[in-house]
Amino acid sequence: MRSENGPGGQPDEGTGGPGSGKAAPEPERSLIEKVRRAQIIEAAIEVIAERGFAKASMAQIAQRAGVSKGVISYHFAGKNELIERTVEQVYEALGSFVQSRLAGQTGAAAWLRVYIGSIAAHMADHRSQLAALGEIFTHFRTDDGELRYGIASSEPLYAHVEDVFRAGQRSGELRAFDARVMAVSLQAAIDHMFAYWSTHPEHDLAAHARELVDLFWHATRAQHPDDDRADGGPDDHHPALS
Amino acid sequence: MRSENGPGGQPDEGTGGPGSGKAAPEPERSLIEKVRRAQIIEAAIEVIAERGFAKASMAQIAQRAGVSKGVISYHFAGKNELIERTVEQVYEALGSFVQSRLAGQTGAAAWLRVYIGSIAAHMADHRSQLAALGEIFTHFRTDDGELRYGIASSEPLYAHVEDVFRAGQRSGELRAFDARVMAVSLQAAIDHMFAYWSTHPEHDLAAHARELVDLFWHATRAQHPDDDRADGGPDDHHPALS
DNA sequence: CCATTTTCTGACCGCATGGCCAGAAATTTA
DNA sequence: TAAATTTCTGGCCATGCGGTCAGAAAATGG
Repeated sequence: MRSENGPGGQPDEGTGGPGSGKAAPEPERSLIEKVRRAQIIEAAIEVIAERGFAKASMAQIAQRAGVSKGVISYHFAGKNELIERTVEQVYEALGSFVQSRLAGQTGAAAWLRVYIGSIAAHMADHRSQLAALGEIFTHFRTDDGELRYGIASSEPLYAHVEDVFRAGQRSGELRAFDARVMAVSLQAAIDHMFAYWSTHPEHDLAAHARELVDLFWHATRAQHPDDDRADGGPDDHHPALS
Repeated sequence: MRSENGPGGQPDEGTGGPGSGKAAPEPERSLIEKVRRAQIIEAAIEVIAERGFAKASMAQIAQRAGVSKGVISYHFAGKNELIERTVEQVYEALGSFVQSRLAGQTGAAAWLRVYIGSIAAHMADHRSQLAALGEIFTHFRTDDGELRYGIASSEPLYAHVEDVFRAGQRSGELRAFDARVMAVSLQAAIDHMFAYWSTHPEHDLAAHARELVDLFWHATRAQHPDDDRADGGPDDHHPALS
């Protein structure tokens, strides 16, 4: 089934989530190969972000990249591989950034503040990547019709956030609540923060992120009737947005 | 530009949100007309929910409805009108249900409980409608490429929820926070509750909804250090989900 | 400098889409 | 019943899609 000429990609990469494979064999690539792949992925991000997934055809992406359509087929096994490599690249960049910011932080309060803040900070500098990711997650489907990156592929993320909440509950820092629902709702609030920002570019993303920290801190912290400002609450102001 | 035979619809309906038009002139329709339109809309909901917006072609919808493709073109001005009528129908059913449940409720605590609970209850009984709405909101675009029902069309909803929060703040029932961010986050949490439920059908939707009430009650209520269980908090249990 | 390999082009293929329409069928009206 | 109108069918069209291909162009290397 593979193209007979051209390097293509590794077509059968499996079913894991976006960053699921550190087991990628990474075949050697010539210089041109690496440059072209990066160039095409960048073009794909721009076109998807600007025109939406459905309108982001191979022809559009090729035109944006300044090459002919066949080049994409030459350097990638097909559109599916192009999209998957694009997701991997964006997702890994975000993940490693957040992880580096999170390193060394202890306690649920600090974790909340740094987690939300660093995601917002990184995405504020990568708007196209953000928009493209959103389009891909909601539109890209496998051959059998299921969303390629659906809720199911967020499972590792949910599980991790859930663990953080559970640890906070065990330590007494957080109240009793359903950690899975809280994790899903936190991701939801972050997602929609970006969606709202995308259509209201003048909206203050950093301030929104701080409000979100505040929201989830109030929602999760254990009750300390008196010292509600002495227990390391992550934030302390309520600026009026917009 | 209009079809020369057949009733079609009213093509130039404007740009308002889903339920924006109570000014719909509702032209007289024959019995067959009404039956066919309902039948086709129902088929559209099923196909979109099951196969996704992109795969929901006129041919697919016609086949599901048990009629030939041309019938849709005869009764609707085009695919766009079919989708818009579908959204209106689903959205208005939900809206009137929630509004009836909300009537007579006073206080932010009761409002939160009834608002979240009634949306969840109604949607639990209309899974296909819910899935179809989600697909349409994220995929359906106007001719110029913009999402037909984007964040912008949720503005009236956001504004209303915002008002409820502001009233609660003025009455002293709720703490100081950014009402817009809270409104966006509440809608986000509700949206994702359904998304999560869609891919985890065994998930307990009602319990999730109760957790959400709890979450936003803790996030928004004013601090009453001692009587945090005596001030009419909407919910009082933390069942472990899943 | 020429042979070999890598890279690229632009035309082409089969397919699915939304919309269109001539005419058939069914229903209503006179 | 006969004419008029409404409703329906199924095939057709132009368009755009992802993917393929023969051969041109460029890079490589002996």
